[in-house]
Amino acid sequence: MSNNKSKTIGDVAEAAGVSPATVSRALAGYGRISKETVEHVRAVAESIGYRPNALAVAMRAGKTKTIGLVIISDFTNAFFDRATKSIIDRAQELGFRVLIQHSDEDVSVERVAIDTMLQHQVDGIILVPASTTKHSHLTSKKLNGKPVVIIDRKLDVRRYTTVTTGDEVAAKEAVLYAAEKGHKNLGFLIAVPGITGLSTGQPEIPITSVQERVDGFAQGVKRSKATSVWVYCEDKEDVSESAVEKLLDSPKAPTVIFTSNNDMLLAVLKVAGGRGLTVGQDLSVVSFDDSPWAAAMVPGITVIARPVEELGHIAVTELVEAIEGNTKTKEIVLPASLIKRGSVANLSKAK
Amino acid sequence: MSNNKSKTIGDVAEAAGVSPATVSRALAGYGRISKETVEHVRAVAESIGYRPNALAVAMRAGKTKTIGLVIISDFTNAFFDRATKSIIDRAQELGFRVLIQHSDEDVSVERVAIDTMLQHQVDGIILVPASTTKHSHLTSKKLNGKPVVIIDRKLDVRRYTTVTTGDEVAAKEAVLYAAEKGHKNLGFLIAVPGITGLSTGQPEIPITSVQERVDGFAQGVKRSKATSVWVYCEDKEDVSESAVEKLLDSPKAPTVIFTSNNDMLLAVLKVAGGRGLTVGQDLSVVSFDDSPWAAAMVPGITVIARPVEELGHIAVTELVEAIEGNTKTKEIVLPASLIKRGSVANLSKAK
DNA sequence: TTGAAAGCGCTAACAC
DNA sequence: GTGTTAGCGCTTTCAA
Repeated sequence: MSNNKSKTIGDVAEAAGVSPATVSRALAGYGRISKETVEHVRAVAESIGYRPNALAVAMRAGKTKTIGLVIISDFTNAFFDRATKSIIDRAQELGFRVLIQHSDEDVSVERVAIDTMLQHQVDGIILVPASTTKHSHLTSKKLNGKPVVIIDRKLDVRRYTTVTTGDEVAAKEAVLYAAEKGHKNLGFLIAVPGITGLSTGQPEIPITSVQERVDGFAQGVKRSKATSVWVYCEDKEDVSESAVEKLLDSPKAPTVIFTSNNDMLLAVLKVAGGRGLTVGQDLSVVSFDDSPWAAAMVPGITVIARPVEELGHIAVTELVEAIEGNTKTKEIVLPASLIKRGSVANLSKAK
Repeated sequence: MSNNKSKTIGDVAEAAGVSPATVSRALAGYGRISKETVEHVRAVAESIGYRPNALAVAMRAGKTKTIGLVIISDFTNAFFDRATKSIIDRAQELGFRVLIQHSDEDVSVERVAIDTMLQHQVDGIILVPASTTKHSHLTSKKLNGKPVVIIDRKLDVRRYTTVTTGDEVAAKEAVLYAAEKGHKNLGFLIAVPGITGLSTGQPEIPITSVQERVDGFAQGVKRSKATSVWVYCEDKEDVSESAVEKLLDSPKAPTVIFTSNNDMLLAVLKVAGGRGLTVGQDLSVVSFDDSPWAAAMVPGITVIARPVEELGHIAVTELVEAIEGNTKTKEIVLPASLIKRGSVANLSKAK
């Protein structure tokens, strides 16, 4: 029972004894209108519980003050949950809402996700692209002229504003750090979106951030003259665990494993634990992306930390500028940094 | 350059040489309309890149196929990220989108969050309420008759459909389990929303789930005849860490610490690590809520796992039923269960 | 200072 | 089988 329908501006007008136009003016506070009318209308609106219909406002205005976020993974991921949060926070500061869709690393899902956002008339889009090369759905025309900001990965064209992190140098630095500590056999566990199972030969890598990590690792290996074992695998619990087994069972078993993300790190931890290997002693590990638990573990996990919050913040700022008419595109690269904790054993004879 | 504006049904009509109504019928596939017309219109729509304006559709229809999710915390939290994900997934299955707002455990923020959702014409709301008692903004009238489903916690009235977990019995079970393993001094670390700093006396607890955990722990203590130390604290890194210090430094230092959530668990891990205490040997720990990292650690953390995905799934299902007219409210309680891993040492003499 | 009316894009009742 | 028209709630000319 009780009043079931939402109040419209017409209801307020009627209750206040004025016209809808006057109500609109009073509430928005523009145009020539007397102080008393404004106060009266506002009081009436308040008392009957009027709430503007955002749909109608947006339709009339032709903009929704909403940005769409198309992200590849869910909040389960230690990187994307922080990114999502920082994007929401910054958007709110600038008066925007955020619509979220997950693409699951699949370009066709990405396509429909973007389509959905556009149907909902978002003013602009922040995208973690599923593919470096497939971006035919990102033309200005297909986007109805709505701006996009690409984050985390680059495309093979320099047409969009892009915010990424410098993973290549950081990956190299991490390898060199381990080499300095006396590690001569290095293992690499790389999660590659889109592949099934695992492989030791390098597969097609559809996204630049992973490619950068691989390149950086490789540079580090080259420079350090260590031997290395590489396993590329699907980001799935059972697959990544057998990938770790493979790494550990290889002829030149690595003393340190570098993982390309937190899921892979978890796999290493689990398998190492299962084999009775103590991290930071029997087996060392370095992972991309920091997280509260990686810091709290004993020993703490040495990680390559990326400035996720800053990345999200900048992405929103740039997008909103573009929404407001700025057409210059930028390529922004934020530095990643090695956080040394206790998960890399010191193997050097030199005490 | 290029075509900047989104196409309307009018554009399609013009290009196809028919009326807007015909286009609408052709696209929606209803009413009397010839096959050729349908095909022709669809082809034209496709070719000019027509995309329906979801705003206009929603306005016309009076419903948005959107549900609002007002959650207290962000995705950083191991419980709420999984809940959010499962809600999004289930909503999608049922043809609904999800709008997310965070209330930060603050009723006044919750109020405006709900207001925003209603302005955006959500069809219903899933709410993790910030307070057990303050729900004057949840009357059917204030909600324009839109249904709500409450999750994770209960209110002090039985007016809404509620989906919670049976934390009390699970908490008790956990304590008894530790007691069986020979623990005689038990520590409890409880995060309480809304308080600042920490206290050893029980403060006002604004939410039922935490109260249930406290009650369950207390019952376990009573039954086991062990001594216990309790610290209630703010959910903040530095505060929770000093809470752990306090626990560890208390006269009857606990051999096991029970934590009310993952943040508290992290604090225990960190402080224990700092003191050189090995979890599962020198110090035992049991926490509420499971997570991938709690499982992967060595030793694995014994946790009270709640069926988060199921909870989210059910919440959406119930809400959608309510949206579709079902007015019966239910109180659903899902069982939580103890997952025994290696973080509780066996202190019994009996080998 | 205020009101009437048009129109944002869409659908559905009603004509033809 | 298809077109005309009205109207969802709002803002904003244009008139008064």
